[in-house]
Amino acid sequence: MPPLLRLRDPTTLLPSLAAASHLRALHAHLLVSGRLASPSHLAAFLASLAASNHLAYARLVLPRRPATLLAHNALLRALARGPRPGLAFAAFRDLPLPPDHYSLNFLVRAAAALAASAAEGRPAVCTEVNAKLQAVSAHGAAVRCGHAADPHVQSGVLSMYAALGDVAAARAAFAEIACPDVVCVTAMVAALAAGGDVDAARDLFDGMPQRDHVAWSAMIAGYVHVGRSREALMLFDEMLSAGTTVGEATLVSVLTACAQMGALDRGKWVHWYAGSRGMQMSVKLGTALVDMYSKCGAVVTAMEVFESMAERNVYTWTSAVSGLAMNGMGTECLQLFKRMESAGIQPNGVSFVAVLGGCSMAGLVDEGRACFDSMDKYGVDPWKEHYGCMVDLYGRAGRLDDAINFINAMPMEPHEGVWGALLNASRIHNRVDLGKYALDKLLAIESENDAAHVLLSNIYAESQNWKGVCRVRGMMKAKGVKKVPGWSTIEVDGKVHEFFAGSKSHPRYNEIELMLVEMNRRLRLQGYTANTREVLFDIEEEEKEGAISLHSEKLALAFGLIALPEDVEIRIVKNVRVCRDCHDYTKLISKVFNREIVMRDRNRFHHFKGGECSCGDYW
DNA sequence: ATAGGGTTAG
Repeated sequence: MPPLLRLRDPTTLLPSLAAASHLRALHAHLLVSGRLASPSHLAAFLASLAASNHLAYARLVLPRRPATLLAHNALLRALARGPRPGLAFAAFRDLPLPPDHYSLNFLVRAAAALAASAAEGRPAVCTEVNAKLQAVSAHGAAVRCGHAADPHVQSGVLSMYAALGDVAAARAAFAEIACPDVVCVTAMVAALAAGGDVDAARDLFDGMPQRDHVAWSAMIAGYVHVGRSREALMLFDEMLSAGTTVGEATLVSVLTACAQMGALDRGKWVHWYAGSRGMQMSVKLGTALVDMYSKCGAVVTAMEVFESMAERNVYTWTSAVSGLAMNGMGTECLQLFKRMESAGIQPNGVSFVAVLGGCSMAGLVDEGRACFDSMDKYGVDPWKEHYGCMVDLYGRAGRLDDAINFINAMPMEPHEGVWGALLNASRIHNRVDLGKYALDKLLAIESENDAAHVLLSNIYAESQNWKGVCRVRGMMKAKGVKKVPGWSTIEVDGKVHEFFAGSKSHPRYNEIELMLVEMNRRLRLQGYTANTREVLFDIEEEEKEGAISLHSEKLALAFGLIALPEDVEIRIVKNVRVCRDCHDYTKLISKVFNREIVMRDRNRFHHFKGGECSCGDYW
């Protein structure tokens, strides 16, 4: 029987341990049975202590046992995975034995976790500067200790630099690897994609001698990361053809791609596929589904998935809150947010962005203000985005004085989002004076903001100030400000069709043109006339390349009427905001053709039915 | 006897 560990009653040392009676019981059991002398049992015990946040207790136990790397590595691992990965560095420095490749691996993982914290904007855990220092330090330690050639350490170093966003460092580290295995190449593919160079990632991926499902998944995620969702879905099709196993991570990325594109049919197929493969509904998969359904305008289904989930975290709740907000269901959004609070989920900065957006859409000014004020209670410091939301909240509701007072009381320099919100509010409420003021401020920060110029042009147009419109056009020309080309997409039979303003390149353009004529004929019978004022002044945030009847959403709408059965809703996704004329036009189409039309624009959804829109003409 | 790459909300 090995000697028992002598300890004072741990509860007197660590009051917090009193709550964890099972740990004390476990400790006692290990002591009495003598198993604490077994390195593997000790390691497991240390790991469970560290994982349950009883670090001080772990530190107390560890030095009293014979030093083994196994035990110390267990602690390192637990620290690296824990809430404060920085602690692994101190533990590494204090190792009583020379570190092995396991120790280095855990150290590198700790540095990667710090980088992730910094990237997620949690400076309390780690600042960006510190993350860089720690990364270099961990990499240096690996080299110094002679473990830099270990494949596990190598892949860790690559993902660490990827998490830091330092592609150059990742490239340099990758170049040092004589024979990178599939794991290291995949880590490099991910690092390149995370750094924005997806094409380089694709080249590396194409050159891989063998690819497993993780490699495919990394490449698909890379496309999604930079918003190239069409290519992500094409690659997923290739992956299916190649017969590679499809895991949950792949489906999550594919769902994100569907969400970006508004590809509801593809998203539904993924949902079905996951079920047919007997995959359990994990938090991540469920959250991705909620997000996908929301962003495809199928908010009812999104909520059904949400309600059916066995486990939900802050991502899940925030995704649902945000989904209700973007679908214009402000009251429900606020209710769900309150449910989240009651469920004991701590809202974070993103959650507040979501609920403030919902309040703003629904004109719930006082409720939104109360949410903003409650941030303090949750220890969430307002970001510039939250200030932007508040200005939008007051501004949309017509409380422009409150918006301005709010800006003046900001503890930081107002950023472009704040002025943009004020500018938009000025447009909604026809306040040319205020709009000019906001634009001046905005352009002082961002002189080539295309949306800002277009907004000001809209303000002038809506107050019939043609000179002002021409001046803005002149300014844009002089500065070479280019508007983002507008496009609309529509999914038919799982294929996403893309339309640009005035483009005639669709294979079925002849039919589309005939349908446009028919649409215009039937709308004229209803008394509709195109808003020529707005045509003239190009209120649309997209290049005016043809008559107003050729704005991209009208092309998509015409194609939808041709290609989709009558009982199917027409869903259109736009990359910019819908213009007033197209909004009026679509309302009428929904009535005259008796169709439900769902349009997602840059900010929100419009659900058209029977001549009305869910936004109440308020966007 | 400890370890690797890809995955969720703005």
